[in-house]
Amino acid sequence: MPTFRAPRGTRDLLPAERSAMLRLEAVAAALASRYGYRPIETPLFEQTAVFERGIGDATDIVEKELFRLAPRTDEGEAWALRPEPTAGIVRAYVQHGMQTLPQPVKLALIGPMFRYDRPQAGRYREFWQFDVEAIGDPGPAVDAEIIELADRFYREVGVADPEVLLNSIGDPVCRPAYVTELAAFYRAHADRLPPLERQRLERNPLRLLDSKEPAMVELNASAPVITEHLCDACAAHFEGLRAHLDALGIRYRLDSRLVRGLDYYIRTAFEVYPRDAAGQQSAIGGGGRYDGLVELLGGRPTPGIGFGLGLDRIVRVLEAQGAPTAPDPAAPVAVVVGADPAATAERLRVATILRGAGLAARSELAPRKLGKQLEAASRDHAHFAVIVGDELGNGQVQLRDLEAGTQKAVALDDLAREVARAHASHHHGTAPSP
RNA sequence: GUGGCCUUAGCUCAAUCGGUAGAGCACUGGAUUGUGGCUCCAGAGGUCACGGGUUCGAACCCCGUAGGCCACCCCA
Repeated sequence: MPTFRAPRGTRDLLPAERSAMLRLEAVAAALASRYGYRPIETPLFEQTAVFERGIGDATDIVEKELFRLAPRTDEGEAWALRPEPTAGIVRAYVQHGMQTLPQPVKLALIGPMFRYDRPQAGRYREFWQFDVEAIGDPGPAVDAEIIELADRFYREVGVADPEVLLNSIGDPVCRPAYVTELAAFYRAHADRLPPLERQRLERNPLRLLDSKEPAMVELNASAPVITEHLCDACAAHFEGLRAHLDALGIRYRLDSRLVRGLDYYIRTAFEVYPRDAAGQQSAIGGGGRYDGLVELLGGRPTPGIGFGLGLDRIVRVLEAQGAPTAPDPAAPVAVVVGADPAATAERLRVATILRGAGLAARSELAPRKLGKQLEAASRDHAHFAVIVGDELGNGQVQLRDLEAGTQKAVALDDLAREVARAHASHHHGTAPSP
């Protein structure tokens, strides 16, 4: 066993996985930009109160999953690593007076989140999200645009058949009456509730709705449905959203049992699952509307909506679906080799010429025999080997095509141009500009 | 936070009844000194997760801890 290992619930992103993540991040950044969402980053930690007040201190995320930092005696504040990005972004919106910008303010964040969970496959204490927020627009059209953006991201990245689950969970006008009715329903069937659910009934009856306990699934089939208890404003919003989604051709499935674990959600709530979702922690994205949050964090009453997509889980899904995740970024176009151990400086110089021309080139520096060097170059999937030897005195090197098995002498002055040309003709679209 | 299963080389796994550890892959080198992915040979690589206990003797049996996986909780 190694002396040190990555902390529980974290992991090293080795080149293959890191490359896959970078590819997702690049798609995310490009997509956000195309939709008018501007990049933002906030601190990885905030005052604990930002999360307690924003997310809600009775939620699981704050109550048991918050990654609290040990306080220091010289500064009296309590800090915690961010468990989700929205609270921090809204804090920044308020702090920087973004209500004076044209509304809505559309922001995108890509980065790690932290939750002090018990780790499991697809669930980590450090995980990455692509997050998008539109702050300052109350209408259902933004909701539709956000969901369409999420849906497009999955498709561009190669997730087969993402399934969008959609619900409206009401607002402070209509939800309290519904919750009361729901609690009454469960109390009438208290004898059928598992002990754990009986406790949750007192704290947050809504949460019983998405329980996976078999007894609850059966009971929930006859529970009151929230979308039948919406006030006029919420019902109109929900109808508007669905009409927009239909117009955009976005497919979704209504799920009246979908509730979200954060207090600030209002009206629109959605989650995304891959086809053939197996485990319970298989959601690859989710979001919703949070019209009260800006005010909670000290701003003026301002509507908002956003989503967070789990990049690690999407990588997992792509691998499970057998989709290509990312090309090997380390494969060199050319490897400079040579048998003379004393000529490493010459080989370095040749590699530098190639790199200067925009080509991915590597130079063999270890003094090993030519056969081993070529073997390594082959197994690295290099396209060419540049053999530096005695001909260098005449300004020439041997250019060997490792894929074709052909070889010819090339003047050093023509090398970069020749390699770029030959590489481009064999690998369309991947050729660097000379 | 609750419950269950698991942990032997970098990776995937063996090791009979308790008798102090092996293979494949990967890695490094060699096969008459400048030509590759195959093949052959060799080498290196282990506190059997960690700590304690039982025993003449523990990878193996018992207890604890850590870590991984699965389910619940909940979410990404």
